[in-house]
Amino acid sequence: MRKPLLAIYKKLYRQFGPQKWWPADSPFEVIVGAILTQNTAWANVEKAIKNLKQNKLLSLKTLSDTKPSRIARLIKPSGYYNLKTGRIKNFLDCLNDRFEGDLNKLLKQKTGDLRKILLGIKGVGPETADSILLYAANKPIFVIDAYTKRILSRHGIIKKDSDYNDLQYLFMSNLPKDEKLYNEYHALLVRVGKEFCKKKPECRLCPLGGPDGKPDLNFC
DNA sequence: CACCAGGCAAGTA
DNA sequence: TACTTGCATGGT
Repeated sequence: MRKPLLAIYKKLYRQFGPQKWWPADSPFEVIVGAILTQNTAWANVEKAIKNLKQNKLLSLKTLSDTKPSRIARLIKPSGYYNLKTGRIKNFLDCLNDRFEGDLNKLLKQKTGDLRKILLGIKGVGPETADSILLYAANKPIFVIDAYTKRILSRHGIIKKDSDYNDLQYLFMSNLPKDEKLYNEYHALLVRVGKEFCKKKPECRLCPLGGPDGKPDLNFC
């Protein structure tokens, strides 16, 4: 199984090149973006991020001192704005109360410890926690999302009822433990998912798809 | 008009 | 454990 996953990666990288993830200016922005993008199109998240930036609120100190109602108004374009305001506040509370408001102190925790801390924040689930681990803390953790599951399922690589942990274990036990590889691979899967695997189950245009629907690694 | 997007938590049986 | 529902805007 090591070879197929690496072969798929190489194929995608050859076709699409580096994706430059995560699109953010700072680890703090990665974390806020990770919460805002929950079940939400990235284009809408960008509007919310821009609003926060224009109001100088994309920092721990300024955002901590901002009333929830104002945050909610500014992040409105990203949807679920009341919910997400609370989730961002939950993260800020954790950082301020347990890590003296020092983001580096939080991000330098051991990978396993950090994952548990993040999952303990209400509103931070496995994908959000792992996105923060990989793209803000640069830890070698593979991020699983709906596209990853859909693509692998349609190509017959996994069973439909595989859960988050099954998928993460599949990638991490069959690929070298390389933060740069995990970073690029997840970004490429999202790219392919957005571009080819939206509706049609056949996925005929997907660059991974051979005539039988399974990955055609000799294609291209 | 309907459907979907880089999820998560709470409620029900 | 295994479903179901609420959360909400903006693009196609």
